[in-house]
Amino acid sequence: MTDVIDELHRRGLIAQSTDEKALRAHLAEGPVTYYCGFDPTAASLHVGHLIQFMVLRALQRAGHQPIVLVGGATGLIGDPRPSSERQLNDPGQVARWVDRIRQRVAPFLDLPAAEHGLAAPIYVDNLDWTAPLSAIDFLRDLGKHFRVNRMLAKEAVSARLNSDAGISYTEFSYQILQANDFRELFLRHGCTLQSGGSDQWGNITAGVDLVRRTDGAGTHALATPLITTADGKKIGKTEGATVWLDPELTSPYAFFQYWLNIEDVDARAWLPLFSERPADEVAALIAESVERPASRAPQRALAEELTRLVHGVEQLAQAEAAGRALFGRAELTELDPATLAAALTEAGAAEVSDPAASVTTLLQLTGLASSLSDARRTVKEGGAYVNNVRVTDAEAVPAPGDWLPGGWLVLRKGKRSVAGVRSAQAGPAA
RNA sequence: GGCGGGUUGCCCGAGUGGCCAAUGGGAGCGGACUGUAAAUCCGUCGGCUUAGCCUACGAAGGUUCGAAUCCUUCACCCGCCA
Repeated sequence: MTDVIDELHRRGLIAQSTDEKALRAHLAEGPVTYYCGFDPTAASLHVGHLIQFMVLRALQRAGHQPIVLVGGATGLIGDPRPSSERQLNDPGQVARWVDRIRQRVAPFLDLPAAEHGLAAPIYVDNLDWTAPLSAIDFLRDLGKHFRVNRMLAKEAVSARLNSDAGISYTEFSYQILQANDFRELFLRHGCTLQSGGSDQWGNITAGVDLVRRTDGAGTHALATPLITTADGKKIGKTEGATVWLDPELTSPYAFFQYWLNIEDVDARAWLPLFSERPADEVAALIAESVERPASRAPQRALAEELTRLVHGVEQLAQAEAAGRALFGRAELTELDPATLAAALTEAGAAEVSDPAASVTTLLQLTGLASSLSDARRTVKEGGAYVNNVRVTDAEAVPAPGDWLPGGWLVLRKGKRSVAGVRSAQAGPAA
């Protein structure tokens, strides 16, 4: 069995760590309890958070005990972003996000626990120990251990001090809360390792320092690199839209398509990070991509593996079938109605009751076009298709014969954006 | 507190009374080429009941036949001086 630190290195998942020799020795001694925290700053985590789960899973596979923290308290404060002060979120909202995120996060570690007898994750919310903390406790018990000059030196803070935005006392204090999380988990669960993004490194080491000062114990930390595309954009952003892990915010189909469409350089760079295949398989897929880029082997591997991981095998099968149905060369009329219906539902569908609705209206209704003007423009530019046949008249109304079995119409804008239209007259969807 | 400069469409940024829904660049979108790529080229890029109309150039008023452009007040930002 290979060393988990070796695996993490091989996959490029470690950007920095505390004393690595000591960490290796610690991990070799026996099961280690480790944690990673996620702040509820939105209703869902996104693709950028996936890398943390890759680390959590690797450690769990190596026999260690994971703790997943969802930051009900830290989410109310907000860690300092480099650019500007955060807007505080409503406490009720944050609480709802905590629940929603926790539910979505569960399968990453619970499934391996159930299927392979690995340690089941412990879920915690830092609100449990942070909310009862009084201002006096905070200042006497925690504040005394923090030197302001060291706090100021943290990159997240100094960046803000040098910016026009400045920094509020609220965000300045964030590192104390996160440091205290590590200490609480150390005391409650014997947690001795924290992992997170390298942008959290200052907060993570603050925790290591705090545990050493208060309890004299040595703990460890790992940080993942910041993942960007070759042209410097953050992972998981497509034309401003975020790729979420929650199926209600990003459908499994859209999620699958995101990975399938990433650029070759990024796919090759990201495959080791996100794939849990053996090293030689990963290398083979990358080699294939170099020889035959059109195979898009790494893209396919990522799309399959990650859709299965995040949404499950059934959703993966549907997303794949949808892609094949909508982008394949098969005649739509030859498609099995159930497959067609599933594909279009995945891609996004709208129901229409007006049989005389024009193509323009339908484009807008399905969201393929942002407005009627946009829809007309699309038709004028030759980018609108009904059942893969280009439409040239913006006011054209689909003929009765265009409706496919099950009352479906396949609407497409450009090459990649497909949506279904379902006639209300066809009755309830199968 | 005083003086000066600024606030334009998703972003950057021209525009100092009609030819401005507003030059140019970027992003986005569509087409060609392709691998449901990239690069490149072409087109497009506020909305609507689309040969017309409506809403828009920080906000509110005003001058004018007509204002993003002139005047007044307000808000915010940036310099310089106290």
